[in-house]
Amino acid sequence: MAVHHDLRSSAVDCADCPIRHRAVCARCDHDELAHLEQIKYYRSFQAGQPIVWSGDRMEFVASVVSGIATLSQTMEDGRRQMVGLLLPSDFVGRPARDTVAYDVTAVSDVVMCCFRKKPFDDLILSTPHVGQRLLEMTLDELDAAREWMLLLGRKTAREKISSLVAIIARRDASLRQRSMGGAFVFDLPLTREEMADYLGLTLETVSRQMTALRKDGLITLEGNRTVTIPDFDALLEETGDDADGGLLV
Amino acid sequence: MAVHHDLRSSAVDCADCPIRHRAVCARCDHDELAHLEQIKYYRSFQAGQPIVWSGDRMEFVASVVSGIATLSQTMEDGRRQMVGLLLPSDFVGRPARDTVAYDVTAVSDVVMCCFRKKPFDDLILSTPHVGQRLLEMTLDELDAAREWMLLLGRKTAREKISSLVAIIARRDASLRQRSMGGAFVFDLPLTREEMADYLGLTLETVSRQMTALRKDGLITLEGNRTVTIPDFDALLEETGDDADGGLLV
DNA sequence: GGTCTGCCTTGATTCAGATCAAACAGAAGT
DNA sequence: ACTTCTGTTTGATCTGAATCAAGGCAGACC
Repeated sequence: MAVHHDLRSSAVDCADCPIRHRAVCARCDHDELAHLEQIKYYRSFQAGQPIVWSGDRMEFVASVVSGIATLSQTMEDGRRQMVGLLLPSDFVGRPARDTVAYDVTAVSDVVMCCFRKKPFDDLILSTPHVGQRLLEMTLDELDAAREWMLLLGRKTAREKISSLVAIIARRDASLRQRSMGGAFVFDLPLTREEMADYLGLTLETVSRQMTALRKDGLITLEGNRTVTIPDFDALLEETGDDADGGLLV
Repeated sequence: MAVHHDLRSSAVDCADCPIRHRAVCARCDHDELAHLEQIKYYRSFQAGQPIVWSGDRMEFVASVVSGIATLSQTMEDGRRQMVGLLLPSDFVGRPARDTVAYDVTAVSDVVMCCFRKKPFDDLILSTPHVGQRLLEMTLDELDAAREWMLLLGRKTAREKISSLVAIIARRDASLRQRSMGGAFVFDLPLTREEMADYLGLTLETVSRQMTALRKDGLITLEGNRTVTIPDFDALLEETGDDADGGLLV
């Protein structure tokens, strides 16, 4: 449908890269970066396209440069659970393993900065900074996954929805570096069904709870995607988290 | 109650350590091991004792040498979710962060091999093998956490219980290096309540589903803890996982 | 204009698992 | 033997979210 813009050739200088300071390369010094620059290449995926399927051989590892992708698992009978949301700077793939355990899907148009498996594995062994940063990022993801386990195992539908909206709002604010003061306005990057897959609910329940939050004045909706949060603390009250509520993602 | 046996002094030579080949030190060469040996110390905890509380400052990182511990999160109103089970060779703590995000509790008597924070952080930076092994272990834990997210979000009570029993059976068999052929006999390390906390269920539901599996001939119970699985494949059918079902933990 | 098509909302009903409530079993203590 | 305690089973009932079933709405396409 849209123009099939091929970014494979549009090389970007790492120094100008929007995720330079957050991605797996964040700690690299000049020489290491030069090495990465040699082996990197870009790929783009259109919204809705699969990036890899669970069980597939994945010949590269990659960082998300722009756009949003999901990690999900599907049972034989079709039940699906999202197990991660990949945002710009997040990393996909595992050193020293060549198959993927999850379906990776582009939710919006996505650009990835890829490294072929073998050179990247060598890099991990030869230069410490990439491995150290990757460890740090993996530990953060593990914390986020465990926070999500609490949500999936113990929270009510209303708490789940409130938590998700709060997390997306918070992240959106941090990406746009705005001060956390007044009303938050942002777009949900996910459909109701994708939200349901993330939260372990059905899309009907998601819809009902969104309506309930709206009726209770905790959020305002313009269209289906645009959300306003008039009072962030009031929303946080609904998440079931204790005051500080250190959700990461 | 029991003898308060203090293991702090009972130094063990790393070469004789039961977790030498699986723990964070698995890849260390002779010199690195000698360094670790200098800074390590043992601590033991009695069954039921807290090891650290969420939010506490943790002045050490550690490997589980023997026994079983749990990681769990608790909401203000008391709802609890286990987010991890720590077995011998598993690692607790995060380099470069001095508070813990979870409650860590000894389920059985536990012996841990501890390293003070600061020296360990230095070690990560100076010797690559520890960091590399830790990355590998953390990626495995992340996979396990995501597998658990599918269980928590989408599986039925019966599937949850079957999955847990199968995982414990499998792990028990692998620790004892027995061939996976005939009937499995093993002890559950967890109470019904702990199982419930792990599975996102109530203890009543756990009890009912255990009874149901017993009545259906999928397991046999002797006392509350000892389980026999006459037909492992039949049990796997109940987990909802596809044939290969690569659960880790 | 009309009609798909994809996404979302809303209503009616059902059901799996939670909750409330007893009773039971084994181990430890007296 | 008897109490106490902790962990477990079992039963009765309730309820939150799933399921089943229409409709609604906005953009794309004819």
